[in-house]
Amino acid sequence: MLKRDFYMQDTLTVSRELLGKVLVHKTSESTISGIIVETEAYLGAEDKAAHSYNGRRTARNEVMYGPGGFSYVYFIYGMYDCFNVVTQPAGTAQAVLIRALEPLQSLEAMSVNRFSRDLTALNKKDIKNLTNGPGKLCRALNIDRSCNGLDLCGSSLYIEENAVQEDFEIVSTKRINIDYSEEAKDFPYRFYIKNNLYVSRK
DNA sequence: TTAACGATGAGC
DNA sequence: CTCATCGTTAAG
Repeated sequence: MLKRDFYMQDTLTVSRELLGKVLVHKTSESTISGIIVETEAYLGAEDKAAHSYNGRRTARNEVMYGPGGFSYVYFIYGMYDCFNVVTQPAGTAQAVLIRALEPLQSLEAMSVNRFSRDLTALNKKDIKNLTNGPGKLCRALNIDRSCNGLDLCGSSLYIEENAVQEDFEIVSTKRINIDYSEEAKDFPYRFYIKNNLYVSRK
């Protein structure tokens, strides 16, 4: 389990360092996990794409103002949850959106959570589709708003090193679906593992 | 109170 | 490309 210090670092550093690590959610039925393959940084007060832009502080984004290493889960488009990792010391409202995972553990549970179907009923394309997007991975790992504010350094939701991590290259691009955010829309704050099959888009 | 709007995904 | 779907937000 990654410790508090990790999350206190610069948010762009955390965004890159999270790639290759493993997001784990232990539920009453199973331990579901995946390798983080795509992230986006949201840099708070100075970043027009961030929920905390210009010091905006509401009940929804309150956890962003707390210390790093806590979970920020919000509801979007009337149907989906998105999972973020809060970074930096209390008072600095920054976070990293986890955009895609490579399924690792309990694929069976992911299949049921995403498609209400047995794993044996899924083809190769369905498997690739399990966790290749922020809303999808939350469904697959059973992460919703009840997970908002959890301490990633001491709960059933946490991030750990990958025991068998291979080398990879990191690609950075502009972030997805933030065209409304003027000058911030082209900031290169999206990071993903080059050539990984589970990245949300090319 | 209320209306406009998404850090998305699925289906053509 | 279109649109389903509803909590959150900021304005009134």
